[in-house]
Amino acid sequence: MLDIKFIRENPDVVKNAIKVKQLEGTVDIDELLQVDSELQKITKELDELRRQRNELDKKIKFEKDLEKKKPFIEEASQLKPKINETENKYKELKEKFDALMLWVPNVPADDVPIGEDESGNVEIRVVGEKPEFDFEPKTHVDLIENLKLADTKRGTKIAGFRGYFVTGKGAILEQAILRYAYDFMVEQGFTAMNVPVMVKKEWLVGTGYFPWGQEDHYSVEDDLALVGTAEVSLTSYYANEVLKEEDLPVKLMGISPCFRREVGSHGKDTRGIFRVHYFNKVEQVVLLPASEDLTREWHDRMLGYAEQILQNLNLPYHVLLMCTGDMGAGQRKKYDIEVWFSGQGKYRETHSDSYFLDFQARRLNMKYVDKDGNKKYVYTLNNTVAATPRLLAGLIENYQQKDGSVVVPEVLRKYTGFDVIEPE
RNA sequence: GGAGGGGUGGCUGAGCGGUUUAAAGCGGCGGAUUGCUAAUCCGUUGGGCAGAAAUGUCCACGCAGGUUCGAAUCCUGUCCCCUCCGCCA
Repeated sequence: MLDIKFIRENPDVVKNAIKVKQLEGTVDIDELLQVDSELQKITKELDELRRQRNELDKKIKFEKDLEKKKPFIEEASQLKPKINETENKYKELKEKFDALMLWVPNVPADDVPIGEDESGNVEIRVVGEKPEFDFEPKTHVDLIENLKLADTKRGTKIAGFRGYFVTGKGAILEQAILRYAYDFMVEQGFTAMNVPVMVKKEWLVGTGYFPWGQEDHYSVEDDLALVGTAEVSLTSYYANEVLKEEDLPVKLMGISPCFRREVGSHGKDTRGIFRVHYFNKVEQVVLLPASEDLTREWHDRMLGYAEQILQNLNLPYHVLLMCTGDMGAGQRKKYDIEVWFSGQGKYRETHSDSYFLDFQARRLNMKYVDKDGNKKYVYTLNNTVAATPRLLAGLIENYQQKDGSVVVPEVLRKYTGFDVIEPE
């Protein structure tokens, strides 16, 4: 959520953000400002009526003579329907205003490239050597079948479209990746959190997934929804609370299953375990004091953690600076990391690193008291640490051998207990 | 699922229809004093709106309704927390 004062003073900036983020038609800023000015007007009227009532209340309270009291009570009674009527108008406008505000996106940072879709993203770094093969490398779809690392056929039987089991050594390798990422972040001083995956919808609104991404989430009984990422639970952890500046930065790291309906990607990546409805992810979330400079430092640092893990796994990747059309409504700036998938012969998205300034904190009512005693909204950031089975898929495509086996990366061996996965 | 108790500011906690300001304390911030620290004293410390400011005004006691001229206080609903009982991985 943006500050309404900012929107009033910079309507063109916000309108432009809506345009470059490809969100035209979702919210009309002129309509919002119209409702806002009506709301301001009615608020003043209501204040004035209440002031009159309060004044009469005092007269009633201090007038001991019952007869002299009567006309005041009479006057206050006449004021009542007026106040009720104005209150109803106010409520109606306030609801309208709040609903519109939820649809106003964040403004992209100045260094975010303008673009309509993923073609506008800018490659800013290429890291690692792509493995060379003296044979035709297989995709993970074939590898998981040959080595029995996953079973999508029975997965679909049990869980429907995009269903899968990760099996045998594949399952162990998947857990090894997650555990390695988990331990890595603990070493960086992050607090480990195993988080709720079924949450109240207000936190999906608070983190900015709703209303835009409502269709991509699963709703469950009792007005709860399944999270698409641990970010939702982690970022909401301190919602409606006031932290102290010395508590910042808050560095949280959580693991959770993630649920995504993938409504916008019908027919994409339908084979294998690349794009699925449920996956596991280790996520990092940081809460900072209100400084964009500091935020940008941390944004890069969090990207660095993810890169370090990929480098330790010896996986080649590149980093993209996402353009306006390919970033979320709430995000101010975003990097994606795409890992090289040797079998597919292309880079595929595995990580997403974003910052929001106070956009999420306003929705979550999450503040801190600064050194001068002022209350401010915290600034929030999040990034993937490792997501499987997608990263597992990339890993086996890069670590496959001519004889059909897959070698386990050095750093994972203490978790797997085996060095290589061979065909039976 | 059953029976009780309770949600008040950054925190603790009083108030239980109107004593015009939500007491008091702690913590924070500003100042005074001070070799330094500590202590002490004074001020300040929820959110809007108007104003350069002084100030004025409205709102706010989990949330939403209701009763009333007037609600933190009474009533209804709802969410959450605590204690006990039952069930349970």
